Amino acid sequence: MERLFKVLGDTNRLRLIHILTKGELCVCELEVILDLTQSNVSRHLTKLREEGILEGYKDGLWIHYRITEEFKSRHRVLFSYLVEEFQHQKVFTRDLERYQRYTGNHLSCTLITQDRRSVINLIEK
Amino acid sequence: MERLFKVLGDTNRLRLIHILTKGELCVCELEVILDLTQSNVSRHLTKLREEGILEGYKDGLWIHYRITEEFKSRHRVLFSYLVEEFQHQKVFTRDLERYQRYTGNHLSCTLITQDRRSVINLIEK
DNA sequence: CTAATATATGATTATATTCAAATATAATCA
DNA sequence: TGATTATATTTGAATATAATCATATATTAG
Repeated sequence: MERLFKVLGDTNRLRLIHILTKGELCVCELEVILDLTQSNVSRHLTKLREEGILEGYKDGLWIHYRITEEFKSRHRVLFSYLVEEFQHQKVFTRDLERYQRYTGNHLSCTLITQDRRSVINLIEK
Repeated sequence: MERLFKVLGDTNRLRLIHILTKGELCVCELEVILDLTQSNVSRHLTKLREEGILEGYKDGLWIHYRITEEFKSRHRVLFSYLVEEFQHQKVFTRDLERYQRYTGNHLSCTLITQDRRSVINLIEK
């Protein structure tokens, strides 16, 4: 319990969980949507994976992350608390807007690779 | 949200919250029931108070602590998650047994002051 | 007033956590 | 095979945290 709350006690990790409640994403997408460095995203994902909150599956070079069903069911009540809180806090709603511009503009890992700068510009509108 | 989870991310603070779900207690009672030093208990209580999870009221020399109604209502879903989890984890059920021996033997702050050793013996059965 | 007691706080130490930059690994492609 | 790319890990410096000991504050009793 201490370990779980410790892992949740970091805004960037909460942002990762939040954005992954909207759908699975690969690491490079998380980087640009949340505007975090690669190593930073990677390290937080590792912690969340170790705690069983997230899991990743490989798709060629990319690794797609998602929230585990195990976490959602084992901690159903906590999870519903998180989802509710996410809706009312600035930091998360701002990320959601970026996420929506990302999906709304039909962006993808491939486009990030090809022209990261443009993708970021579109996300930041 | 980060701050709240950070505060919850410590076993001793969770133990304090757990035992206070059973009823309010003063600092010296928390010390003997949880077997923590005075300054340790005091520091954790301060953090929990600062986060609005606990509040204390003075009763002469003693300060009785309890969970705030504000916390229970503002974080109702999280609170119910905590209460449920507390029931299934060794560290908390062990504390609960100590708490029950404390109340079952009609112990009190006054008795702790008068003969701390005996109170501890009774709690440890 | 002084003495005694409950709780809080300061200072210190040990340990943990954070981040960024550099490096490593693993997958793909030419 | 070598080059490129996505992700992971290591490292080191800065910061945060927890526990403890000693001391301070505040309340009560005498």
